[in-house]
Amino acid sequence: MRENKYFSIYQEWAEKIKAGELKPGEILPSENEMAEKYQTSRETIRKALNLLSQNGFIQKIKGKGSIVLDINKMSLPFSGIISFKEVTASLGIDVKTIVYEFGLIKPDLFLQKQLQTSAKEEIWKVVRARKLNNERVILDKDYFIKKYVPLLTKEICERSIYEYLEGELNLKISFAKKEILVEECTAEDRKYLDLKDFTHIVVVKNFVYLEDATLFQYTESRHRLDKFRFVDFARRGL
Amino acid sequence: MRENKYFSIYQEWAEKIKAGELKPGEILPSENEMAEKYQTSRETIRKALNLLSQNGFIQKIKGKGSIVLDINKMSLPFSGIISFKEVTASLGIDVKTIVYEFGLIKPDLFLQKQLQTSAKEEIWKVVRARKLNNERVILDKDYFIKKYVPLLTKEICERSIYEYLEGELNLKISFAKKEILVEECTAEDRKYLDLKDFTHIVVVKNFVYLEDATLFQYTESRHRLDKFRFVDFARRGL
DNA sequence: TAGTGGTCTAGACCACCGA
DNA sequence: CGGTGGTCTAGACCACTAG
Repeated sequence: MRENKYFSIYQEWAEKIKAGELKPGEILPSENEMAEKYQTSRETIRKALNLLSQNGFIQKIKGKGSIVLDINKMSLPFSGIISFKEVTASLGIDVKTIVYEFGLIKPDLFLQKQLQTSAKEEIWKVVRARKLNNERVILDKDYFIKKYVPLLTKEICERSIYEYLEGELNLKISFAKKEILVEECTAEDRKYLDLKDFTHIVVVKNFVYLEDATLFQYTESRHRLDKFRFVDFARRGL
Repeated sequence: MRENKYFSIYQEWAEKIKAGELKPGEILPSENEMAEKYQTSRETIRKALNLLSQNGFIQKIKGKGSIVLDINKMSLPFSGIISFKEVTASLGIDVKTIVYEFGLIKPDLFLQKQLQTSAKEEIWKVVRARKLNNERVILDKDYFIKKYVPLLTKEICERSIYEYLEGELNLKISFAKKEILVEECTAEDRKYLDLKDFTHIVVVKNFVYLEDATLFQYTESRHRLDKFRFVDFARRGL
């Protein structure tokens, strides 16, 4: 995929740690050794190791070395911007997706604010429920600005929209802002989800930006209380 | 504080952006210009700019430059490991802390698992409620391993434990794993919080590690549903 | 003291963007 | 085309850890 030297070194060691070839507590070869081994400079090795550190694979300790962390305890840094399909696939869960709404709309005032766009802009609206173990527990409401996503079909929505955007449309997602809070259930929630007698619902609002810092998607992911879980790995300072 | 060249350059520009001296959409001086201005190498400038990028202040675009993002829309990357006091102080909210429990305990099985420690280990237990606008809406249950925190007093708990740990004890917090989920309210929640008729509560579990990757604290922060909000800024890929 | 990671330098070549 | 950021190099000095 990306063929940077430092990135492939990062991947190689990330794989080794994930596969358990290196146990938690073990120390990696020193930066000088690795620079020698890969026939590269130490700064390049350091970029790879910094990635491992940022993603919770290792801890670098001055004067000692880089020690492997317990990624099971870290529970994978799945905090980032990953799509629903990526999460469930990596956990091996069987999921069904039901598309309830699909089409082009003009944004109302709320959407104009969220997407920072005008009333004339055309927007794709997609409403989907996610079924785990035969229960509809997550409601995803996606809004894409048509300017950046010219074509979308119901079939794509039933699979993974992100695979399509990044794979076929070659859109480059750059960063996202997430906001998590709890709201009272709406009539729509009750209509499209198997809510039992829960009165509230966890809402994850997601603003997704492209490489040139333009906002192109707003998503509301509404999770039944008992099925919500969010994990975050963070380094202090920087 | 830290007197790295790249870190102080990072701080300088972060301040400028926070203060609004640079408006969203403006572009920063090029890396070469800055290297010239600060009489340093371009790699050092790049380290500073990468920090700005990772923390949501700017977006770097190949061939164009570094453009300022709207940090209000980003809502500050307060996703990291910050203490309650830091958050509220930065938002200018008035908060009172009530200490309900304070003392040394031996860990039960649950705590032994969470803190990865033996039954003989001594643990500081602190239970505090946070009062916003005269309502107790957050219950913080902190557990510190005494080995790393020899002394703790009720007075410190009423202020900020983290100020004490980092300032006076000079403990270096390195990283943390956060887990967010929703549970049913317990009798303890009802006893120490003004819960109204909420049946569930947002639980933030926090595992905090020191520089040498040893776990030294486990915290459960229990938020009343209507008062919970979590913001996260994440870059895709890396 | 020898080895480690942390910072920094002064170059280099490349892919990308705008005029 | 010139300027931008992205990658990479081969050094250097430092602070820290361990034996």
